[in-house]
Amino acid sequence: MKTQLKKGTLDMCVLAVLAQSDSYAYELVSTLSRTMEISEGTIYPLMRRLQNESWVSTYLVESASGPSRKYYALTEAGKRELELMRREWQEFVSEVGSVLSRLPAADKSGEQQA
Amino acid sequence: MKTQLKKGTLDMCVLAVLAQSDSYAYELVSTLSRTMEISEGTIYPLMRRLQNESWVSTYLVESASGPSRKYYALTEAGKRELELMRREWQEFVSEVGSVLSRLPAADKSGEQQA
DNA sequence: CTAGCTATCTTGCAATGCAAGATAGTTGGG
DNA sequence: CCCAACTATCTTGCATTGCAAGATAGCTAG
Repeated sequence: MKTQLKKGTLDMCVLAVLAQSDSYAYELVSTLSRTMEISEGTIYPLMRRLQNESWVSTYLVESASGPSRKYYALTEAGKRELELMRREWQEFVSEVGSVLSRLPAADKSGEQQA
Repeated sequence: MKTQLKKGTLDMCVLAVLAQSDSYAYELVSTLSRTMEISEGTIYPLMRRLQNESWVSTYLVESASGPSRKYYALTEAGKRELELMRREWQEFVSEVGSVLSRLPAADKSGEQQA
């Protein structure tokens, strides 16, 4: 349903989680799932993109409970990008909010502006 | 740049503008352009979608300064949808905010999880 | 008649989220 | 031993949507 809303924000969300601590794709999904919906089919292509942009680096860690985990770590460029995305996101939310705020529509008697 | 962020919000923005007063596509673009970026290639397919969903109805009005304008008016279903979208948007913004807010990375002392 | 503004619409492309499924290692039950 | 279930990776193909570019058309001014 809200699929479209997520477009462009998931990168930022993943970077934000990685800003706290390194993680691997499978764990990222379960971490983010505590707050928002995200599925595995989404995360792997996404992580590849982040890596292509050099916003994350990777290293393998063996696991005793399954296959090796590919950990992702935020790079310096990734930190800068995260801050940029945050700014853009807040700006965008504010823009949308300002469009929405003109919808009170409750009462048009005292309206100003076109 | 922020193209992806707009996905799914433009419908809502258009409905919000129409909640104030009827308008036509060309005018909607210029109205919304005061606040956010949107282009004509976006608006026409979008308006068709809104119409297919029966969230707007249309009527033609001749213009002395060019071709006839196709005005769009919010339907009752459209008003309900707008409120729904608003709720979902606010919920989503809050979710993203809560993921972002954990990025201070300040302190991991109280962490649990595997 | 050409240029430019209003106004409509279409085509084709890029980006991205996701369902579905393939592949593997590990563990526990029958 | 074998099978199910959980961890963990990744790929394929599809749907949605925003946008650049361009086509069409009415009107006005030079």
